[in-house]
Amino acid sequence: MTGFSSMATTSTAEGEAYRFILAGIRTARFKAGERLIPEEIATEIGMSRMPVREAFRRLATEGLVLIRPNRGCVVAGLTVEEIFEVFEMRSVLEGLAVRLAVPRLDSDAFAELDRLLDRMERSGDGGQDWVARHREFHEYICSFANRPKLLRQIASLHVTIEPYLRIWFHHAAKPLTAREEHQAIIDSLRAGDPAAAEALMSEHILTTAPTLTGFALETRGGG
Amino acid sequence: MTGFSSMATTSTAEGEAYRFILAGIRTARFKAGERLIPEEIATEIGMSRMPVREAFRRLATEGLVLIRPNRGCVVAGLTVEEIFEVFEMRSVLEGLAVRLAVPRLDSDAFAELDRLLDRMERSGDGGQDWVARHREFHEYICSFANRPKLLRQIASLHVTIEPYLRIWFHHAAKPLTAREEHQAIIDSLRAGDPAAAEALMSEHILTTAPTLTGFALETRGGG
DNA sequence: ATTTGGATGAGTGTATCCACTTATCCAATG
DNA sequence: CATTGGATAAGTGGATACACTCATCCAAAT
Repeated sequence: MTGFSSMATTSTAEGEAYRFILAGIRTARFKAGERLIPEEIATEIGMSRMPVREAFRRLATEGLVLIRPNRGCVVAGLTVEEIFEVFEMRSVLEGLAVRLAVPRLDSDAFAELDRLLDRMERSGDGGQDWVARHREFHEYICSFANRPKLLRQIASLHVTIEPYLRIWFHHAAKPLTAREEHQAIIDSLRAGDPAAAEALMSEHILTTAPTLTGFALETRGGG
Repeated sequence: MTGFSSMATTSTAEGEAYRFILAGIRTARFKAGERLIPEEIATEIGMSRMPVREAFRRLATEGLVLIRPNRGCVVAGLTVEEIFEVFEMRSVLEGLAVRLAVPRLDSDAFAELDRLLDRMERSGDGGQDWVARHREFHEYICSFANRPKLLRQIASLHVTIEPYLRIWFHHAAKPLTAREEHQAIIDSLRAGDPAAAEALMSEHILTTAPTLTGFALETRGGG
């Protein structure tokens, strides 16, 4: 069963399990508070419990699931306070990333940013992947900071709140101020002042938080 | 071997392995680039290699070790750029923590801070645990921010650079400007201006970075 | 002497097995 | 009828077993 050298699967079963569960959490197939049973997941993706368990550990370290000894693994729901906390952390980390990115942005980058902004806006009308586009937009900017650990941390924080963004976006309307806020960020990047761009990005993220947490409060999204 | 209900050991073997390896990395018993062999560690702390492997996963997620498929687990040495990056991240995250902490600090807290500063200074003369004291000082301040995820992230970053701080402190002299910088931070906290305290802490951490990375460059500490 | 190819052994990844813990449910009891 | 206690099932943590990969080393060939 294990010896198919021709298989082009991912290098390890653990990695496969990790990505599978991660995707499930991000798309809210696995909802906050839901218990993840190793055996079920293992059989679904055709492996034993062990690599799944190891994937759990990775997810737990990233704060995406909670493992209590002898009580299994549950998807980590965030309280309203925790959602806010994640936004605070993103606020300073993405602020830092933007500050570092500013001197490295070239005209190609700005062209791509305009494109991403458009795509985000268009997806908002028809498709439901505004969240993914929005994420792309932020990540593209941050990628210019050229700081791998910083990027990974930002991405990890984003995954954490992505399910809540999706719920929000699904129930409420698309954030109408988003377009202009993001345009303002692009303008600020073009202006080339790192401190100003950092401040603007920080503020942008922080001001998004109350809207989302307020909505989460209404719909009892917290854990 | 497993059924001793009276044993007050840590709840899981994985947790025990994790703490064991973590301590080893922090104290540089396990040095950067060194390969960690599950079987060896497992027998040393009296368990099988599986919980050790799981501990590896956790450490890898935190960036403390590197796991390459079929090539084992090595302690993650940081390049000079990466050390700098970690300081940058600490700079903004601890800045945030301080900003949030300021309104929550009371006179008891300041008394404790004075004590911690003294202890840090005293340990600098005789013992070699200035690094641990320094860490306590920073963590105590940050703890008042009341942000669990933020604290964990800061702690995780600190562990990453702790071995380098130890090498630095061992080879070079104790940072002489440290005392006054930390006193300035305490003063700033007493003044009660969150923004000012944030800026000062940010700057304190950022200015420490070049000293350490410069030293690391000399002694070829990078991986 | 240097290079190459294969044997050998160490180490890794996963599956399976076992002991133990926790949860569930039902019956007996107050 | 509510409560409690125990049987039973479900699930978790850890150990072991096994197949495979990678590194090392030595011998043969150039």
